[in-house]
This record gives sequence, C-alpha cells and structure tokens, in this order.
Amino acid sequence: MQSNLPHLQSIFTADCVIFGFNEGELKVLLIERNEYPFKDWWGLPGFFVEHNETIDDAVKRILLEHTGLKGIYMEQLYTFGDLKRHPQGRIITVAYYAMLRLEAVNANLKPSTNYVRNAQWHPLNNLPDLAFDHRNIIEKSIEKIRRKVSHSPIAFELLPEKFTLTQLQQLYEAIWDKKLDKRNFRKKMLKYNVLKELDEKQKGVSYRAAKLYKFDKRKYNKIFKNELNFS
Amino acid sequence: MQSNLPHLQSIFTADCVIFGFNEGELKVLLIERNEYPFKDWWGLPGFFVEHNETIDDAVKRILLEHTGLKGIYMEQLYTFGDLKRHPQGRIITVAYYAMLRLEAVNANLKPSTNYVRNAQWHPLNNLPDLAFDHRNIIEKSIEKIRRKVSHSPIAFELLPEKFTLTQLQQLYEAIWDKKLDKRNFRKKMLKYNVLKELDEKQKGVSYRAAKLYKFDKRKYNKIFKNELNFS
DNA sequence: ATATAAGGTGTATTTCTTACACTATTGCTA
DNA sequence: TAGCAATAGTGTAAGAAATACACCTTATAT
Repeated sequence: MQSNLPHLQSIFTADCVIFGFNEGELKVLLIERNEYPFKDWWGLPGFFVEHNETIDDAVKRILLEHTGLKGIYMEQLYTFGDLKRHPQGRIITVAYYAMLRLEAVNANLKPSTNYVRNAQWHPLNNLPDLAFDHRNIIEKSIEKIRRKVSHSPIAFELLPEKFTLTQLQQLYEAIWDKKLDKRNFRKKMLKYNVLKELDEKQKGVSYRAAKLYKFDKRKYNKIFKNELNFS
Repeated sequence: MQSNLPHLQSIFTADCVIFGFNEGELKVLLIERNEYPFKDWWGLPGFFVEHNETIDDAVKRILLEHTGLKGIYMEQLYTFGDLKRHPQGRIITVAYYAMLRLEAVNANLKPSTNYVRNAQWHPLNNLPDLAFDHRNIIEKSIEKIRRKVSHSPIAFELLPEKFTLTQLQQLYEAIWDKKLDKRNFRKKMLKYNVLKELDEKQKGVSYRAAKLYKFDKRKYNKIFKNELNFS
C-alpha cells in the first residue's frame, strides 16, 4: 500500500470557546496570555495539539491546563486557516465550543501552565481586544449556538441544575437577543416534556419564589434524536 | 508583540465530498488514486494544502486538478484528526462538501494531475472500499446534508436548472431515505414561495409531461436568512 | 397594611400538518 | 383508433401547533 514515503506530522492548534450564562448575560471564558505571541492579551484557551493525541483529547487537555475546567464536553465548530491569522506562519486552528453551567465553576478558575496568567468570564457584548482571530471565532460560535438552540433545547447546559422558568426564558432571550412572550414560552417548553417540576422553590428572593425545574435528560434523548422538521 | 519565535507552517490536507443526484439516486464523486499511499484505491478528491493558500482556495484547486470541476461552492464540514487515519503520520484533513447538478458535468470529468487516474460518480449506497477514513467522512457528510436540507431548501442545487416537482420530491426521498406524500409535499414546497413555475413542460417522456419549475434564488435569500424556527 | 416585584395562568384565532383517492394527459401499441 | 400504461395534478377535513393578549397571586420589605 505504501512505498518509502516521508513521515509527516500536522502542526496545528486547537481553541476552546466556552459559553456560560449569568445575571441575564451570555459570557465567554477568556485567558490572559503570558507568552508570545500576543503576550498580555486576552484570548481563547488554545494551544498546539500534540502528535500523539486526538483533537478531541487535545482540547480537553488545553482547557484543563488553561482554566482548570475538567470534564467539559466540547463539540467541533470550524477550522480557521487564514494566511495571516497567526504571526508565526500559517498555522491553522480547530475551534471547539461548549456551553456550561457557569455558577458551578465560577470561583475556581486556576490555570496550571505558565503560558496563561489568568482565566476569567467576559460578557459577550463587552469583550476586550483579542489575540489572533479569536473575535471572529467567537462570532462564528454564537451563530452556531443560535442555530443549535433553535433545533433542540440544548440550552439547559447553561443553567444551574435547578432553575426557574424565568431563568430559562432569560437565557433564550439572551441567545436570541429578543423578548419572548411568557405564557407562550412556558406552554411550549412544558409541551416538549423534558422538564421535571420539583417540589422546591427558589430561595433568597424578596418576592414570590418561583418553582424550580430540572432538565430530564432521559426524555430529551428519546425525543430529540431526530431533530428534523422540514418535510 | 512577538519575540524571536520559530517560523511554523501547518501541514494538512483537504478533502472534497461532492454530492450529485441522478436517476433517483444520490451519488458521490470519487477518484482512483495513482500514487501511494492507497495507490489504485478509490477515495475522495483531496491533497495537501499549500502554505500560501487559504483552505477555501485549496479545496477549489484540488477539486479542479483531481476532477476538472470548476466554480463549485463548497462548505467546510469537519476536521478529521484520528491518529491512525493517514499511514504517513498523524495528518489531519479538513473536509468540505458541496451538492451539485450532476447532469451538467457528467461527461467531462478529467483529472489534470498524475496523482489521479480517473474520476467517477458512485451511488452512495454502493461504494467501493475507500482510502484513509474516507468512508467515515462521507457518512458524516450525508448526516450534515440531511440536517441542512431540513432547515433550508438547499437541495435545489442537486437538480438541473429546470425540474419537475416529482424530481424534487424524489430528491428529498433519496436524502431522507423515505417516501413522502405527493400532495402534501407539493403544497408545502409551493408555500415556501421559492419556486418559479415556467411556461414549459418536460420533453421526451412517454406519458403526460410535467410542468417545469425553477428555483428563485432572490426569494430564497429573503426568506431563509434566518432559518430558525424555535420560539 | 401597603407597596413592590415577580410568579403564574387561559382562551380564541390563525396557521400548519397530516391523511387520504380520484381524474387528466400523453405516448405507445395492438 | 381504441385502449392501455404511466405519470401529472388536484382538495378537504381533522387535528396540532403557534400566536396574541391581561390580570390575579404570592412573598418580602418597610
């Protein structure tokens, strides 16, 4: 099958776009770079992929080293390869994204590599200047989650385990950047039959406490295997 | 911004998954390889990306050199990076896909590189053994076009410029691998308002000739900019 | 006790989806 | 040239889903 061909290895990076939701805002996880190029700039967690690790493994390792986050399931988004995107030469990057319950991990963001000084959530609509083409990558990610969320209720991953319907609605309003009707939203959500109503209520609010709900993953998997609705 | 960092270049390949539709079947364009590795095997058009070309440009060049096809708009599908996918080492590949009017290009498939001996359409449900992980790439592509076609009527690209509603229905049936109701299908399609009815009929058939339609791209762009339908 | 702030609920209208079967037209051939 | 073969083309009724819309309830703070 092969003659004496040279041995080759792909050199490339992988970047992580991690979305969280808090205080009615979508946020993205950025790191402060401690190494050239773009030393002292903010950017996405991202680094070179090793020769002996899959891309899926690499993004997990990189996210852990850069932010301390572990066990996050990321999906591949797109591969960026503009000629000028990286100052060291044409280096392509494979971007992955994930959405997660922000409040669960808010406190303990701890980089474990010298390449990174600091990891922090930033509101999506108030980002600092970013290294490389990272702003572009984030913009493509937000388009992707908009499309994704419109075909399946994956948005639950951005909420705490127990949440109120109002929180859920605010999340959709943040992703869509538009207001939704409260009654219709609730009707629709409850009809999907993937919410489990709990016997608990919100605490610590100075007004009528709302019922708490959980996302029922078993039912979700049954219903949304086929997420299709055109003809 | 940078100190004295080494100059680097990504080494990687790009592959093309080109779908066509003919005689009621979905087909994919394969090439017969004339070089190691996988000499004499069938595989996707694909090759190394040059250091000074974008990935988007590279797939166009590669498709042209391998098959003679020109001016095809391809979209990025996914980047494959399994450790064992390429016998020369861990070389990742960025896969692109396109759908196109098969009958317009059927005759003149002419490779212009010695790496390729031959280019040919193969029915999707009767593929030969394929080089590398190309079967896997094709499977991921077909899932993608199923999802895509269910959110926007992009399937028109697989039909000749003028087509009958029955041809359109057969195309959807091939993509979905299931039968659809004729009356409901027509009602739905016409309601989208992206078909232009022509003053022409099918020719050369030995039964009642069907009306021909065209895809109205202007209307399409207006309607499907936001292809979203959840809340 | 009252104000404040959000929680929680129903109905009528319109639109979309689905299931379902017969007549019309054309070319071919006996 | 009659009739057969093959596909084109059409409508309706029932159920499901989407939308628009406003008021009372409950908990807390003062």
